[in-house]
Amino acid sequence: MERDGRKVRSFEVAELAQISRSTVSRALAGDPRISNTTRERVLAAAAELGYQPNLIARSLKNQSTGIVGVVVTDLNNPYHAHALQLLIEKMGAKRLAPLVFAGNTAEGAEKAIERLMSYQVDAVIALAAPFTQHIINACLAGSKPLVLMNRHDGGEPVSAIGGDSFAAGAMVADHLISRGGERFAFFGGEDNTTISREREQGFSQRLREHGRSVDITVASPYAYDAAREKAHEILRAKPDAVFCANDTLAFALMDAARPTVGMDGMPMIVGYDNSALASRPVYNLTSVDQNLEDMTTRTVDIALALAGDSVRQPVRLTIEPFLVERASTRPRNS
Amino acid sequence: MERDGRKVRSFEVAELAQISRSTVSRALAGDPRISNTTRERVLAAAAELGYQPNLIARSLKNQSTGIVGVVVTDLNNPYHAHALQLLIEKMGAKRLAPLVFAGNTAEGAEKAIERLMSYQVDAVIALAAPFTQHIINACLAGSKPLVLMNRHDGGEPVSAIGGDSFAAGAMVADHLISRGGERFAFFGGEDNTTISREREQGFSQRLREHGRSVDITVASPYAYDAAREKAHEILRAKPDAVFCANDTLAFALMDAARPTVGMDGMPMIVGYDNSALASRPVYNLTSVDQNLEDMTTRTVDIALALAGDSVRQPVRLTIEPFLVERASTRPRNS
DNA sequence: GTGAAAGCGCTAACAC
DNA sequence: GTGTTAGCGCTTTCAC
Repeated sequence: MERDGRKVRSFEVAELAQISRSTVSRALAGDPRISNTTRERVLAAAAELGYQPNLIARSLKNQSTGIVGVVVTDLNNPYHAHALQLLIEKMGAKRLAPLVFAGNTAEGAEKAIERLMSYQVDAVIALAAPFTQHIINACLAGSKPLVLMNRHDGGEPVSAIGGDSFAAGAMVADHLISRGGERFAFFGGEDNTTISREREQGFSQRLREHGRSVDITVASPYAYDAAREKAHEILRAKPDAVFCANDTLAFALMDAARPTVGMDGMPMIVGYDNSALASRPVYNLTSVDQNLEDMTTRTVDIALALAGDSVRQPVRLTIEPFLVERASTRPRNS
Repeated sequence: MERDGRKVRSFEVAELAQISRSTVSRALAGDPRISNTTRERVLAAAAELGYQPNLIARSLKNQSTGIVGVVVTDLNNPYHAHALQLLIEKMGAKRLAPLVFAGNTAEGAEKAIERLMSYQVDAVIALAAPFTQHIINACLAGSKPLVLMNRHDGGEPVSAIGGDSFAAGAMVADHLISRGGERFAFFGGEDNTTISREREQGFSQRLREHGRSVDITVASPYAYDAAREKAHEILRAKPDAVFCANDTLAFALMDAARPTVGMDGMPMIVGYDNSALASRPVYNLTSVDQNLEDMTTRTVDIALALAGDSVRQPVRLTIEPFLVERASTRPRNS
């Protein structure tokens, strides 16, 4: 609201309530020393004028903005988009404001993180960014709390929350074995990102425990089109059970397989992320669900705790994933 | 960067450069009155200390934050996610910081817009939000520039930029007629959102000009699952050419059609948004491309102009969409 | 229980 | 060309 084309200031509320600015501030902050009668008066005056405190000014005084920087790679990946959506929702509930940067160039990220720092964000949440190291360095240098979501680091003292990729890999191995898989493949991310590698390790280790092994491993970029090309390398080896490091890879594989091997020659396929597309009838993909709902809630909680002084030490937390079974791993002849 | 666990202030740069704080400020801002020698000294000192101006303090003084509020409905819709990604990129290039709210409840939006105001955003960009009216009222009340992207309003004095839905509808009609369509359907959005209605009007009007008409019209929620249910109403009427108000509706229709009418009985289908999924082989959907690249660039430009004082009047702009033809409208018997 | 005054870090009008 | 000073809107000690 405003008054004469200008925002209402606490001063005006004070005038209307016949009281000083300090009292207005205290009354609105719920200071217990303020008498009930004056508090009522202040509240009434504030409501009448439509007063909303200027958070920028408050931030300057308080040395705390309530703004949290969120760095995300690629919103065209539905999984990231969904994660961001949840993060934003959870932050809103905690009265935090998300200043977001989305991009996939290192220079862009560097500029962005610098900007975040200039805006005095209370914390930074980085969501699976490929330039994690830049972010870590910047936050360490500015001594801003950083929470890495689903991203591993090189052991720096920053908070990290993520899914148990290793356990998930094992879970997938069990599932595929139980469904009669015999010739196993892993379709992973390029550059052997830590996360992709852990998923593979959990998978192959559990297979070995059962006397099986990963017969084919192919690494691919995470982009759909490139992945569809790479998928043919998998198909040529004719596996009957494929674990893909994420859903996009799985979709690319299915799309590549349909015209070449047909639905009957289609191997069992498991994805990762349980993205919205996985449940559509065209794919019906069995997929690992990382429990983003829980993960984002915890991430925001940790960021908030770190931003306040309640926690000083980095926090590490692992969320247990679960498997959502669909038709893509239904046993062949049944 | 910091010094003794505290952020470097302009004062410290001034000390190191043996100069006053104002000069530091001016040198860094590129004030032409500053001599080259002192400028060099200031720049060197700033670099040595890793000085980054505190944008919160600057904002308080300047009455301008460089923050733009972005309100978006649902990031799980890939089209919205993509639009947001582009907006964020364009904003970064203009040194604007996006404070984003994503949600689809009216209360959430109301709280969020209030928060945006408290943070003294320079402008607000609203992207196809269903609670547009709240946002319009809030921005008008706070006299913040508002840019509506792809969203029509009731004639309030706010800026709006959008695609020419009417022309797109006509374009689709031409295309379907040229491909031999004879029995036309429109699969639209629920509640007759303005945008959906315009698309339909352009479509039906052009059909009429050619002596045809829209034989079936079905309105559906935009959510995939609900749309797949609704799709059967369309299919029962056995159209041979369907124009869908967005890609999600089109995908739902195709998925509903595959098991029931099969690929041979599938009508020609046109979507709207040309989302990433449209080009996947499973869908291969002919779709209207709104030219988001252009649209987001212009949106940010307008927001920036409005945030400065260069433009005072609301701006209205229409972006021309174009049709991307794919297999979903390939003529039946050829 | 309430008011006066100082100060967060920055910029700009005003001096010289 | 550079320094001094005031002030953005808020919170919070310190005084009473």
